Amino acid sequence: MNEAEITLPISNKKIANQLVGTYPKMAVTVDCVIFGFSNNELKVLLIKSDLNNFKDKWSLLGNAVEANEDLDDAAYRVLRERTGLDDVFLEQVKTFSKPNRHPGGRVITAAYCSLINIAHHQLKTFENELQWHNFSNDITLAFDHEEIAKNCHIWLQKRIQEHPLGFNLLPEKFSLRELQNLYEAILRTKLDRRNFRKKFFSMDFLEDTGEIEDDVPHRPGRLYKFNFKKYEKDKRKWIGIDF
Amino acid sequence: MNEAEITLPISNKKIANQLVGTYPKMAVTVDCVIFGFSNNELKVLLIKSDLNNFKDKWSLLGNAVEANEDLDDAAYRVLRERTGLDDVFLEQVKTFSKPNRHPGGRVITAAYCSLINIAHHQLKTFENELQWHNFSNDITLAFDHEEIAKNCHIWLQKRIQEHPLGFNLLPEKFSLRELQNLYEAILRTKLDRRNFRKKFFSMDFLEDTGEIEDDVPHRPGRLYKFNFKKYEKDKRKWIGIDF
DNA sequence: GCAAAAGTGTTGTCCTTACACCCATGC
DNA sequence: GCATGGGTGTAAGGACAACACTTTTGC
Repeated sequence: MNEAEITLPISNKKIANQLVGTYPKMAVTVDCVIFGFSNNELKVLLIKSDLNNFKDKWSLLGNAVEANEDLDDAAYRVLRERTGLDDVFLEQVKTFSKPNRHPGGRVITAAYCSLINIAHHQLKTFENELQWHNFSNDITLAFDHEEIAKNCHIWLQKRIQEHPLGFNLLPEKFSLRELQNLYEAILRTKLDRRNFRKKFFSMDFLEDTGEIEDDVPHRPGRLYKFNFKKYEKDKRKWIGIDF
Repeated sequence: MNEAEITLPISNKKIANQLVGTYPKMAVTVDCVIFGFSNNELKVLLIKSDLNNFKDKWSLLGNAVEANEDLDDAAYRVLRERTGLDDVFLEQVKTFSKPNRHPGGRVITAAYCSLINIAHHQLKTFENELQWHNFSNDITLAFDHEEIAKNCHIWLQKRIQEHPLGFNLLPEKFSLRELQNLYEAILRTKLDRRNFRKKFFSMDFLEDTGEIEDDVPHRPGRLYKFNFKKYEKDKRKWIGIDF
């Protein structure tokens, strides 16, 4: 970066333009790892790859970033184009950049993670090109999308333990059993039912709706909803060095 | 690396190329937030901005990503070019992409965080263009580098509580007081000395060197070093939903 | 009445916190 | 001998883990 040599009596703007002009240019995309939850299984939304290279392989939902669009906007746009939603959770996870990760040339991609409620949001899945798939560790995807998906899953595991994101995956009203199933599916572990209930009740943001499940072949459970207002108070305190 | 590319019929390759050809191209850089620690203060390595727009402002160490280089490699290269080091800690934190964050045109940048030991690594700071600065919250930087630095600091705060990264900032042999000062500087808090010691001794990876400090105007403390082998055993267990 | 899951408490252990005094060294 | 920080222990409270029985509903 030898800008010192360019300190000429030209306008600053021009110098800056010249400098950036020397940088290699590349295509930039976003890829969304859209998680859902149904039938007690963690799902991910995939589309048939648009390249013959990867025919018969599924891929994440992605698209190019426009010239005047930041990455967040691009991710929201992709999500909106595919699902019709724009008020959902979305967060940047990591950028992937292996020089030949894309067969069509140099493309770097920012991975975004999104959590949506499958039941509440009817997608245009009738296109048959867009489908919910079980999220398993040995899923096979196009490009480097397996790596991306794996990163997002690990990110999600951490994240739902520090922040009540999981609620984005559930219907507005849910039973504690559903909530626990969700955690067990994401964390891939079994949790003690009583301790799980205690834990969530002690954090004061589950609100009893007074309703109960009505289509189960056993004693119905109470339905709760997430009270955002109550949640916005303690927020976490840090300090306690964990390792 | 990419066997798919090799085995593809030409036509597919062409289609892929055409597709990527329609994507807007942009410059991509990496910016390194390089933390150091000396005089009991958290430092960050900055360089005089290379653009007149930001004359008198300091900026992070960054550079363009080459056409055939991935982001990690670019970050290591920047670090090596500036500090001569290539075996240091380095991790991608987040990618920043506001369309007009750079006055010279569309440039997106991947922020990397690095921790290096100031004392052990003599930089070419005699250039006087490259200096260690105290890391404070009201630091003023060029471009959107304040935002980037702030993100990296928050990231670092979380990270040193989950992983013993802090040792990268300390000399090979250090006293517990130095270690505590480091944590206090990064977390911006005071910690109880006795509890801090207990905590770190109970995690079994501090190794007593048998040596003591020798230039302090008070009772010298023992010097320890970090035992990587011992550390690589428990690793953290997860599960315990925190919020 | 039986299958299936909901709902509920207690106890022991461990981790975290708060807190005060003596010790070793340099000057 | 005094100033400075090094070094240590304990007790209380809170969080977590383990664990079994009764209740309600559908069939």
